[in-house]
Formats: sequence, C-alpha cells, structure tokens
Amino acid sequence: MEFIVQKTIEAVKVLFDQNIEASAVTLQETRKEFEGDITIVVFPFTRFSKTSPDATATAIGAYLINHVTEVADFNVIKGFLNLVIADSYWVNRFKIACNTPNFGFAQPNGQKVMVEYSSPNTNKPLHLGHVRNNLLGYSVAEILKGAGYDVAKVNLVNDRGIHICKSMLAWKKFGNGETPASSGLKGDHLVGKYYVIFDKEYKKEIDALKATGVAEDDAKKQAPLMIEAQLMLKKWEEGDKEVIDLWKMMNGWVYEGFDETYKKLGVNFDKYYYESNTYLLGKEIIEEGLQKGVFFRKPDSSVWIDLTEDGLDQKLVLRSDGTSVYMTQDMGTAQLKYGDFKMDKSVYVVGNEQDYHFKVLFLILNKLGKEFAKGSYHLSYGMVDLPSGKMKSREGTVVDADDLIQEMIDTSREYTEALGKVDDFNDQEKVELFRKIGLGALKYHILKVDPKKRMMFDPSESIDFQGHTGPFIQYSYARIQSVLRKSGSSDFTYGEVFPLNKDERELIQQLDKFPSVIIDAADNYSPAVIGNYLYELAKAYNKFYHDNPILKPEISQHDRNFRLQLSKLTGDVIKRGMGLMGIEVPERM
RNA sequence: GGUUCCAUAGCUCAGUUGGAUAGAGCAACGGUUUUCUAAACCGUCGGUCGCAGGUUCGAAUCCUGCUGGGACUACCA
Repeated sequence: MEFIVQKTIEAVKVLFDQNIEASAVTLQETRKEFEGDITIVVFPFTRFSKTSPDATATAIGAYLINHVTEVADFNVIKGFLNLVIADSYWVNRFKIACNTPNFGFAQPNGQKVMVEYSSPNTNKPLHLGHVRNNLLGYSVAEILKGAGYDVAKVNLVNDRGIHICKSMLAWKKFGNGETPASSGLKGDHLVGKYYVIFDKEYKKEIDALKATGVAEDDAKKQAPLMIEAQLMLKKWEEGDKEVIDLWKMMNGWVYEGFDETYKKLGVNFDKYYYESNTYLLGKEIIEEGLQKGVFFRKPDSSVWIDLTEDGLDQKLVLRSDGTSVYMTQDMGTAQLKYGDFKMDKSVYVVGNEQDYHFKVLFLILNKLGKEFAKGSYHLSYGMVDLPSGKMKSREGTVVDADDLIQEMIDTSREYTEALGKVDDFNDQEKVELFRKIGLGALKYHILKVDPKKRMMFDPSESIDFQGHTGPFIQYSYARIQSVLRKSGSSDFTYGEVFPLNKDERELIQQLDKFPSVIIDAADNYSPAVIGNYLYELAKAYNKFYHDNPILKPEISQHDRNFRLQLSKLTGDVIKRGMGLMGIEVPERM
C-alpha cells in the first residue's frame, strides 16, 4: 500500500504545508468491526494540522478520495481514518497474483545462506527437543528459499567425545554382542540403551565409593568406569584400531536409525559435517588470534580471550595441554564451512541454552576480522517443556521422537476412521493419508509457536485435529481440491471489473499478503509467521466456502469461474505455504 | 552473586516501527446439514495483559523497580 503512504504525504503537504517522512504515516488494517480496508492513524498530524483528530482525518480523507482512484470511500471514527479501497483494485491484485508463477515466492536475490540444524549426538536417539530443532531448521531453510536465497542445509554431527565412549564402553562390558539385528532394536535406540546402562552402573560405583568415605566429587573422578571411558577416548584419539572399529560399528547403527527418523520427519541435508573430522580444527586460528593480539596466553600456556570490555568474562579458547575446547572447534568449523560455501549468511539452529556460547563465538570471529562473522546468526529457540517439567535424557523423562511420530499417526488413523470418510480409500491411500495428517498435526503444533519462546508440550493430551491446527488447514485444502475436481474444468476465465462481496474481498486481501508474509517469516526466521497466516487464510476460505455457493446451478458462469479461480489460488497458496513448514497436504481427506 | 530470556482468558498460543472496545483455538454451553466434505460455519461464556511507578495525546508493547519462573555463568559439549 505504498501509494497510500505517498498520497498521504502529499495530502499533508497540500493541506497543512508540512513535509513528513514515509515512516510518519502509520497504516494498519481496518479492524473488522468498522467499514474499510486500510486505516491511517492521524494523531501524529494534529501537531501541525492545528485541528481536532477528526477534522484532520476528514480533511485527509477528502483529499485522498479526490486524488486517488483506488480510494472509493472513507469514514472517520475517533480520529482514525478508515479508507475503503475500490473492488477494482483488489480484483486487479488478484489477477496479477493468478498470473504470477509460484505466486508468493521471491525472485532469487543472489545471496547464499547456510542453515545448520539437527546436529545430534550419536550416543542416543532423537527426542522431542530434537524434533523442534529439526522441524525449525528444515522450515527456516525452505522459507529462506521462498524469500529468494540460495540455501544450503547442513548437519554437524557430534560423533565423538566422552559421551560416545560411555555408550561404547557399556556395550563392550554388558552388551554380549547385541546388535540391532539380534535385538530387533533400532540402531540409535540400541546405542542409547547402553548410554543409560553406563550411567546406571557408573552411579553404582560412585555410591560404593561414597560408602567407603570418598567425597562425591572425588568419587565421580575415581569411578573405574569413568577412568576406563577416558582411557577409551584417549585410545580413540590415538587411532587405536579396536576402539575405532567399535566406534565405526556403533555409529553406523546410530546413523541408520537417524536416517529413518529424518525420513519420517521429512527433513534432509545438503551436506554433513562430522566432529570427528573437525575437532582438531581451529588451532591455527588460535595462532592467528595470538598474533593479532586478540587472544593471550597464560603462564600455564592455556589461551584465553578477555571479553570484559564487552560485558562478558574471560573465556578459554585452548587448554593448557594444547587441546581444543568446543569454542576452538567452532571457530575452525565456521572457517571450514565458509571455505566450502562462501555464504553471505550462516544460521545456527541451536537451543537458547547456548546463547552465551554463540554470543562469544560471534564476538571472537568479529574481533578476528573474519568476513563471515557479520552474517552469522544464532537462531536460538526455546526449550520444550513437559507438564512434568524439563526433559532429562538420563532420567528417562524424554519423549522419544520415533514413539511420538508413531503415536501421532495412530491417533490420526483412529480419528479419521471414526469420521468414516475414507471407506473408499485403498490401504495404500489410507496409510499415506494417516501419515500426512498425523505429521501435519505434529509439525503445525510445534511450528506455530514463536521459535524464540519456550513451549509446553503435553503428550498425554493428544494433539487436536480441530481449530487452530495443521489438519484444519489440510482439510481446507482438500475441500478446495474437491470443488475443483467437481467443476470438471480447469479454465476459469471470467469477465471484467465487478463488485465483490465481503467474503470474496476478505479472501483476496488475505491472498494478497502472501509474498510479504514470506519475507517477514524469512527476516524473522519464523515458521510461526507462515503458520498463523495460513490459519487466517484457511479461516477466510472456510467462511467464504460456507456462505458462497460455487457450483450450484443458480450461480452465474461469471461468479462460478471467479470463485473457482479464487479457490484455486487459495489452494495453491496453502500448499506452497504448508510446504514451507514441511507439511504435506492431501487431495482428499 | 553476575548475565540473560520470559510472565496475556481455566489450558495452549497470537498480538513486530507505541494506536480504536486486547484476539484465536481448546475446554463449557447453544445453534446450523434433503444444498460444492460438519476435521466446517455462527453464537454465548471467559481478561487487574505478573505487581508498582514513569514517559506519551495514547502503553500488553518503551524505561525503572519488585515478585515469580527458565537458561547460562566449567581447562563439558
């Protein structure tokens, strides 16, 4: 509505002889209890109009109606200037949208962005927290594509370290050669089982030591299992064949399990990075930083950065024994990734528990003068809380990703079969539909919440299929496809300018927003923006559908085709928008 | 202790440059189907926007303090 802003500036100049900036013109959608489409807030103008808000609004309204063809009418209520925009304008916008291939998606903007997400540890299966991460990362990547970026999705797998050795050691000691094939367990679940066993046995040892009078902190360090795990890590780093073989075998199990879960979630990656290949990186950057005076070395030869001037503390970047810490690796990996992709932006989808880490990382990269520091962004999402509180892997209070997905599919099957609408579906079609609806419900439920906020997830309360949900939007799509099929045509040409009714206008206005919604979602890295928009769109369509016959005999050819075209575009936008959230839509449901 | 994020209806959430009487969904209650899919549509009920000040013509939104909750603050990742 840029032209309204420009004409308002003009009106203010002519009427009150005042030059104002475009930012001084506040436009908002007219609240639906009032007549009009666009509202101008004129309070700021009263300072120089020297008249009441109502008089100011009336004067501007009168000017606009005489100088802007699109302004058909106006009214003033309590100092708010409500403009009625001509139907011809909306019809024209609609026609343009229909003639735009991939309406909503921006043209390529020539910029490259990397989205790193998922980044699992290979010692346990994925849980609800990872699900949020994966859904967010995938969706944000798709949204960025929709906004014109060239996107690379990458997964940085944490496949080494003491926690991995714990699973390996427990399996070696207590596993009796158990494999996914012999146990029937999914690989990641099998490895996770031994991670839990390690913790249990380790605790026993700690308790035994404490009983002999050893202090807790010392007991944790002295426990034989911990000593053995650390020895194993050392052997791994030395390339000990036996340890490496075990590591390869067990990680292989985990990857098979992850691949299955990723496939079910519908997420994917353009490239995998493994920490076993990157954990030694970053040491040359330490040298670089020391030379540039960004880092300093302490007498024990550990290396630090002083961030007190930035309101933070001193931070270790290299241990006294010369080995890397997480920060060292991340500096090196950032450099590696930039070398591989030369991206303009780099998004890290990581939970907000690591806010401090990324703040420091980006600060360091900036101080080192890295060209990629400026484009780095930590998409910091909130934790997923259960009614019982926070999820803790070791305490078994996690919601497993595979279980959750299966429960959603089962629930969707029960719900759908109870409605009795799928009796003529064959088995294959049913399986597909239940999967689409179950995952649609889950994904929408998680993605509709602002990523930055913590969210509550109650697994016992099965996710709804009515109201503000994924299935509601999927259903709207299926309905549209049903109407289009029944029309028996695909040529929806209709005549020229004509009056719109309220529902039609509302729907067109909603559709008209789609391109700007995608940009907004991309700028804010927020699938929730798309989700809320699609809900509003589906609501507008359902209202329209309910009150406006399309295929009835009494409907004129013109109205019929116009409404079919309106339905068609709505369906396209829903499908495209849901695709940005990684949600599929069924042709029938 | 320090840093930081959060607090909106019984529940889950919208509310993005400060704008009208703070909105949805669920739950509860009521209505709509011989008519293109009722996973829908319409209505009723439900609020001290954590509390107290401040800035402003105007504050859920900005500032300060307080209360309550989370996270971070390791030679862990």
